[in-house]
Amino acid sequence: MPKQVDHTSRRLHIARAVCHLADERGLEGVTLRDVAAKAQVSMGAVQRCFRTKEEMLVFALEYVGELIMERIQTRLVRSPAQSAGTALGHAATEISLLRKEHRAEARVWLAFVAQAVVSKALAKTLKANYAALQEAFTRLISEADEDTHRAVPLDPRREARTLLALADGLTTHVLIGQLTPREAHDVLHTHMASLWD
Amino acid sequence: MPKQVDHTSRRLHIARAVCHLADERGLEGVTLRDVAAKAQVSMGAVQRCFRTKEEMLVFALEYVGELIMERIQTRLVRSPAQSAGTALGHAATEISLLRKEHRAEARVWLAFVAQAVVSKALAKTLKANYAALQEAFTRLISEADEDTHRAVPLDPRREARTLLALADGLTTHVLIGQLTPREAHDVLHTHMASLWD
DNA sequence: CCCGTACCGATGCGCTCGCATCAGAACGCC
DNA sequence: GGCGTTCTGATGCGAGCGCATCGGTACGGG
Repeated sequence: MPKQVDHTSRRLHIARAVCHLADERGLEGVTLRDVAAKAQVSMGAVQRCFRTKEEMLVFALEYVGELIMERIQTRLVRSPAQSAGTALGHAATEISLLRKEHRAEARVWLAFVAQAVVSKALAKTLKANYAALQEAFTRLISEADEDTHRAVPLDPRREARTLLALADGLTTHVLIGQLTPREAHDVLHTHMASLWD
Repeated sequence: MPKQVDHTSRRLHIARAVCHLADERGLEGVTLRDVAAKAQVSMGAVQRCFRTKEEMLVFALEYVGELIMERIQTRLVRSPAQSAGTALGHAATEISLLRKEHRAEARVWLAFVAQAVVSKALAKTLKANYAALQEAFTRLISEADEDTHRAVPLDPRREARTLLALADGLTTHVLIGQLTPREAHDVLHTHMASLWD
């Protein structure tokens, strides 16, 4: 066996470069040459890792998706000390990106969402991520609602959809500068409070 | 004076072609040549109407923005027979595009939103539209809340932000197929009900 | 009637894109 | 240590892009 290269780590390395570029100039501004330059590898290396540009983009989307999902799932793990509702609030807040160090990921995410509308390959990955997120939210809301004994219980699925859509919409509005992160947080907090407090 | 041409109507005609293409293939797939072909005019005509491609895109965004805003504003006009809350519900539903004949506009809108994150010219127009919408929502919510005498009145601005973000998020989720229009409507209806019914 | 001006459509230019190609370097195995 | 396989980076290619240009055309005023 001759020279061997760790393709997996290189693909990740390139995916990160893709995200940096997508953040700076949008998805349209991502070219193979620029990706190679940003990742400090030759164009040939990029081409060997991904047969086509779209394959590269899909991989990058999956990468960013995993990053974000992981971050949210961390918040969703209900620590003994906190209620399910609190965990949900944290998770939703995480989505609405109060922290600016995660703003870049969200910009990339938004770019991919827009692209997914016209690209089947991207749409598939995107939907899978959203479905998983909705599932997790549904479970936690159901859990939180059992703690609260109320006359008419919530419909967990519907509330999960609401929360997810709201968080997503807030994210978008923060990204384009229509809302400040603080305002988004305020909206989210009030919404959560209307459910349980 | 020699031959004269109605530039305004031609610009609108071209803007419609831009929207059709953006709907079909995304914003990236919009080229001057294709726009000219779709609009059934020569490339030269397009170039005379718009000095650069970006100028054309900005104009198209404004056009689509006006279309959508007009449609929503129509719903927001409170007819004597209906409560302010009902009007709001209709308007929000309109945003969440139950009707598939307006799906195309929303796709174009989403494409522009994603692009606006990296383009200042687009962002300016976009924010102006959102601000106007939020203003209208705020006013109507305030109105609706005065009708309902409750102990703790709502914060109209915050509720407007909530409603707008929720409607926007739902729109996105419908567009990528994560939700059906029916589910989106259900979510929106329940949210409105939690405010006033 | 005809001249000047504003429109028209076609073509060309320079550039960048994604992708293919290829000679040479690097490395594990016999 | 030679060999074969795998990796490497540079270069080429055809296509498509935005934009500039230009001769021809149609039309209104003098």
